Amino acid sequence: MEAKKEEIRKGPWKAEEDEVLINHVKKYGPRDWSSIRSKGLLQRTGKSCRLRWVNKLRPNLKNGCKFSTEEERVVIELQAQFGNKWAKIATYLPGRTDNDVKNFWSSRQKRLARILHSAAPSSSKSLKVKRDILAFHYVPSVEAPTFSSSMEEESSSKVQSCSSSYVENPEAVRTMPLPEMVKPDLFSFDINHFQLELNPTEKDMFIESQSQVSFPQIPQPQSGLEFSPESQELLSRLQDPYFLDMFGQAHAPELGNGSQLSLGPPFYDPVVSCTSAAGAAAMDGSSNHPATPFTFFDDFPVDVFDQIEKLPCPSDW
DNA sequence: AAACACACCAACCGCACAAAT
DNA sequence: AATTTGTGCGGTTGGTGTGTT
Repeated sequence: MEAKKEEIRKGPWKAEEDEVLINHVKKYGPRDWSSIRSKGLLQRTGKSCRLRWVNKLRPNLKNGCKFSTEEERVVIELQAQFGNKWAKIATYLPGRTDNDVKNFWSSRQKRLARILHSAAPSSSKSLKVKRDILAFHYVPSVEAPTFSSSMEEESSSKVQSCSSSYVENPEAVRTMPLPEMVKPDLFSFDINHFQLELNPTEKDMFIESQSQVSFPQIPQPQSGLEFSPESQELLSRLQDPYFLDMFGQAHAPELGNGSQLSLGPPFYDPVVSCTSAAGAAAMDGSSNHPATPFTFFDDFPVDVFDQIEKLPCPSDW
């Protein structure tokens, strides 16, 4: 038995192995994965065969194709709705696998975490990061939806039924019903709402810069060129007076114990909590954490960070 | 040019669940 | 009813390419 175990092949797949696997599926359909090994066709576990088929060999996969803006939007929306149910989310995105979605989300989370880490008040480069955070604003260079007519239809009828409205009608994605909490209302902001531990000098510099040069403005959204719902939510959070407390121990006596910061709706609302990343995590039983500087950015949409634009350097102010 | 950091992706692992025995 | 087997899912890891310093 030990000897047989050693025969199991792992690692990258060879073209010949793919060919064998494809032939097997042609003959028997995408099932009986274990028989592939038992028949001696491949030295791979059934599990490995299935994974290879599902993630790489299945027809109509969008391999090597970056997530479009619309796809990102759908993932963000559905992750908020379903939590880390990647397989379920993937059914809304023909050509994408659960692994694709998972990887996309993971990369996004890492990026946000890194940005957040850099933004820690104690960081020596915090001024720059603070400015980056403060400076994020709308840039009308949103990637056009890349749904194309050649985008093959998913072979799975399940996917067909669930996703057709998103795939065949990108507008349907754009107009997906949004969570109640998304009430974009912020397209201007006030430095006094950002107490990111700017010292007086930094703050003065900032205020001065605002008066002297045009600080990146957040214009009114134009039709067809809008922040994602998550971005809009973020923007609305930035007007929340409690937002700034995330970044320091600024007082908010009405919150009581400062160690258990609350963000106010929609963050703590038990009903809507399941529509946020934190809520999703709570659904999974992985956490039920209060919002902290290390969780706050979890919900940040991808386009916010993609669209951060640096402020001019102080010498240009 | 080299070193490093980061992003992306493929694949594995462990667990859960359902069907088969 | 208990056990085994097959399948699916989510989390994680390691490799590779690319950008930055």
